[in-house]
Amino acid sequence: MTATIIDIAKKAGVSVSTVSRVLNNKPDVSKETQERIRATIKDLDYSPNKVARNLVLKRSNVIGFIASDITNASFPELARGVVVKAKEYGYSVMFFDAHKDSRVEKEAIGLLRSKQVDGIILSFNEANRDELLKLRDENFPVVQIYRKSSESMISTIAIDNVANGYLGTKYLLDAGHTRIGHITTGDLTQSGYERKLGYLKALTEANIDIDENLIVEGVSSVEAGRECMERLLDLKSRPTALFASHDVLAIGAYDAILDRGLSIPGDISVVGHDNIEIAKMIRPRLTTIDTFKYTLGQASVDLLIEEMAVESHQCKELVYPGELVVRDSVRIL
Amino acid sequence: MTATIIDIAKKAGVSVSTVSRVLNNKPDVSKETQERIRATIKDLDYSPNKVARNLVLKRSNVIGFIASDITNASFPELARGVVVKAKEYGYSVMFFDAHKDSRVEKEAIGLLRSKQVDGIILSFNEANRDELLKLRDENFPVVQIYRKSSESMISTIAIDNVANGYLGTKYLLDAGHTRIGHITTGDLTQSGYERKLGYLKALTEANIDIDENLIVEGVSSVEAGRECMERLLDLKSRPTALFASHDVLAIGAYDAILDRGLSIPGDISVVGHDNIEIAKMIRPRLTTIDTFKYTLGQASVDLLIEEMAVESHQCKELVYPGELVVRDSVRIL
DNA sequence: TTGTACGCGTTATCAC
DNA sequence: GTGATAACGCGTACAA
Repeated sequence: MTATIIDIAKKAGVSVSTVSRVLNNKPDVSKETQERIRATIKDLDYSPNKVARNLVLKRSNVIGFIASDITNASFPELARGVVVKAKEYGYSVMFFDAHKDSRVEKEAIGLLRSKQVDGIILSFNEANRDELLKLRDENFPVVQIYRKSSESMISTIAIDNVANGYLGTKYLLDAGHTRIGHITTGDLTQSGYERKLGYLKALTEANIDIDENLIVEGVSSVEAGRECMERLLDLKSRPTALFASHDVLAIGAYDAILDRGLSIPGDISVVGHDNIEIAKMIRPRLTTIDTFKYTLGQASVDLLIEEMAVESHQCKELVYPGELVVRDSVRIL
Repeated sequence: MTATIIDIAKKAGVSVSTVSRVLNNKPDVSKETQERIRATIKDLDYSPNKVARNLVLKRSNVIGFIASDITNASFPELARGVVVKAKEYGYSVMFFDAHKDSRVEKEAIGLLRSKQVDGIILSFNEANRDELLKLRDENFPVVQIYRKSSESMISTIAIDNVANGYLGTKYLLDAGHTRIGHITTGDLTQSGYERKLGYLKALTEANIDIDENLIVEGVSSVEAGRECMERLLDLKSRPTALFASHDVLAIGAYDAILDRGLSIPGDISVVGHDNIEIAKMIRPRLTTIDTFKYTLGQASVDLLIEEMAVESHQCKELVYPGELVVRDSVRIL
């Protein structure tokens, strides 16, 4: 049986309200009683029951974080950004992993709400649209990361995928490449679609005809990247460069290229996207686009806190540009 | 204003107790009233306030998970194992990242307890010994992963580091190598120390004299792995093989080896430990020791649940053997 | 400056 | 089968 505020009050010979006052640093309590109370708190190793406090305050100082896939390579950095910033504001973070299952995600939202979290951060995938609308209607603070708020229903932290796609492709173009392949998650994901748009834009701008054969689609995995690259390598006129819409795909492409005895960047140059941890560890080090995941994680909390402060939904949309990280996987022609 | 149990009771024309009964699937409530209540619950989109429930039940169905470093490469798989298994038991997981700071870890423990979590899982590092003792004294359910419970104070899920160190080294020995270097986190970490023990044991068993120059210490990072390997490479008589006590170290070693124009496994064979995701992506694919992180995560929850069921601490210690994953980084002589 | 009493939403005990 | 009502531990008007 851990001590309660009543125990403290009795032991210190005061009322519970007085104890509560010092607990919450309220004024109007004499120095002496204050010290006496503080002492007995230490003495009994008392710590307020947050559950009871939450019940009366109707807030928990907890924010929920639902990752659609906790094994996503971007998760750790993002999560750390969230945790660090949340802590600054005095919030704890409750994580859920939806396993890419939107039904699970819906459950998580319900659970989080019933636990009276003060806000929710959703990340990665396309969410249940109706759930989001419900949240929005109830003015419940939510922000989503890496998701496109189709009709700006809720506040979003996003990255500028089109610009990034353009950036990566343009770099290859500037390096002298004209036959540039693209491995993409395509229409499966919003981000893949947008990055492809950037890729197309760069080529068009450079007056290079789009060759549909150079664009191959797959899910976001090493295996898929490998298969896609193999198809590219099988082309009669194969590309001299590749822009992969995700580092994981680029890594798969590495496999395919190196397995054929080809060299990177000697024969094929590669640019990825995301700058996941592995990017700087593989050989040759992967030139890719950094998306500042740690910063994004922090920003999402800032935005959520803001969202919690205002009365009604704001539907802000912050989009962050990426930055090219030049390493060793591109050959300058 | 979300609906409460009272609203349901009023609307359905019954008492709160009856509503509570159907909410908790208790017997003794007529089919009709049951259905009527269920209907109004649906109608008002009511969901019980878990905070209030926790307050009276003195349990939260939440387990706390404190990672000493959320960016640890083993974290995602471990975390997923924990989340998945916890969910099976009807528990949610609250994550904390201690940033390798034991002071932060202590805070997290306090916070988790004040939030009335039903148990705590600690992972990776050496914990605050006194905090653990306190938890133990209060019979609060805790299990630690990857930590050595020095005096078996609390239940532990561990891996057999000595056996793993032996396993990795023995494999190299069997492949015909006799001059085997070892990069280790050394005495900095319990696990590093133990794996080194396994390394020494294998060599001794094979009647090979221990050459202290072949054992280099560093922190667990790619950079450190690189530096350590460079020292090994600078030796007048350099090793033909390396056992790294962590894949991250092995990856750093790769850098050093390849930068000198040496080949893996042509000139130097490498065996790592942990089988982190990157291990199968780098070239050559790293032969390493798998530690079944996902399984360990699940096992830790099983153990915690068990711990919560019994009255007093059990201090069970489950140790899991690792398994060699043969890939392409070792040359058979 | 300090104490009393009520409410937060739920479960559980006891009546009826 | 159903309904009052007392907890659970805390914050906060309001009173003293």
